[in-house]
Amino acid sequence: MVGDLTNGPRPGAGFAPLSMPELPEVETTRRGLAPAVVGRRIAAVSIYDRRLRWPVPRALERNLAGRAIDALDRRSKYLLFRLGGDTLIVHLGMTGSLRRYPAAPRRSPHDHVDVLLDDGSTLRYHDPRRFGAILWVAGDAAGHPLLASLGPEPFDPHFDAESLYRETRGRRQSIKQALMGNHLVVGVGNIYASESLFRAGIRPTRAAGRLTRRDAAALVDTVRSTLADAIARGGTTLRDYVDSRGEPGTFQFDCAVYDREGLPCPRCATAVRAVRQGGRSTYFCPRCQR
DNA sequence: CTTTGCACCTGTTGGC
DNA sequence: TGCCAACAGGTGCAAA
Repeated sequence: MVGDLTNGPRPGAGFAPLSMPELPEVETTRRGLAPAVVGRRIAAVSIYDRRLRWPVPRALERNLAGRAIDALDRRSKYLLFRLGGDTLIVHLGMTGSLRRYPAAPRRSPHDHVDVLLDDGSTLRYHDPRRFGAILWVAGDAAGHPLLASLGPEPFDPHFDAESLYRETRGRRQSIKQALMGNHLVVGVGNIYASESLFRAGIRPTRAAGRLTRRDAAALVDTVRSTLADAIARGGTTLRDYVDSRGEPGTFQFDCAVYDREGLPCPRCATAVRAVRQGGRSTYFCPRCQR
């Protein structure tokens, strides 16, 4: 906070829109954008920086100009803009944001792409770490390599206790890493993996194959309830996440264990512990989670 | 096949 | 105050 007065970004520019999205943040962005963009036509595209996980396609402007946006869908953490039968895929990576402005705002560092719509509004893609992606797919993107091998959506009936139990048999990988693998279920990133496992009373380090049927059933429920609660709160803002209007989420205030090492478990008051799994921080209550 | 670790990047933070 | 290592919400990919 104090730092804002000394080395904060240019005064007046205020907040630099960064974001690090798990599914709730992507869904919040989708819900914020959809009413304003669906039915609109793309008037122009400006590309300022093609460097993302993969280079922004050279043909993007030619592909998009004049096209109408028929729908804005989400698959896992990918946003899917439907244009006729074709698809624009947008992934926000760790620090990407997609914001809508009524009129084109001033450029700032790390702005990559502007999409000008026929009502004069601008969609701006901004991504400092450049882990995100913007891809063009001729046709429905369901068969695209990035989407083809994804597991079920968390709210899809196909994600259920029986299949989770079956899919984890024989797996030695920790349940936390398995949950984040986008194969058992999609959209559960580092924050919500810890939170879902806390709610289910399962220790993150337990081998996935050691889940009982009861555990699997509990985990399906808590993955859903955790994600639903986070969506209802507009996502989690730990540092900089903002939605399509620049508003932060508030789920961080509901986190039971994430980023709370040493603080009391909200259920039993035992100190929350932190460990590292696959290079990522994991948080859990050593008493409530076995 | 499963699992692990690295790689891609910039920006912020905390410890010395 | 300054410097530097560690870390940050994702995930594709090579290698074991």
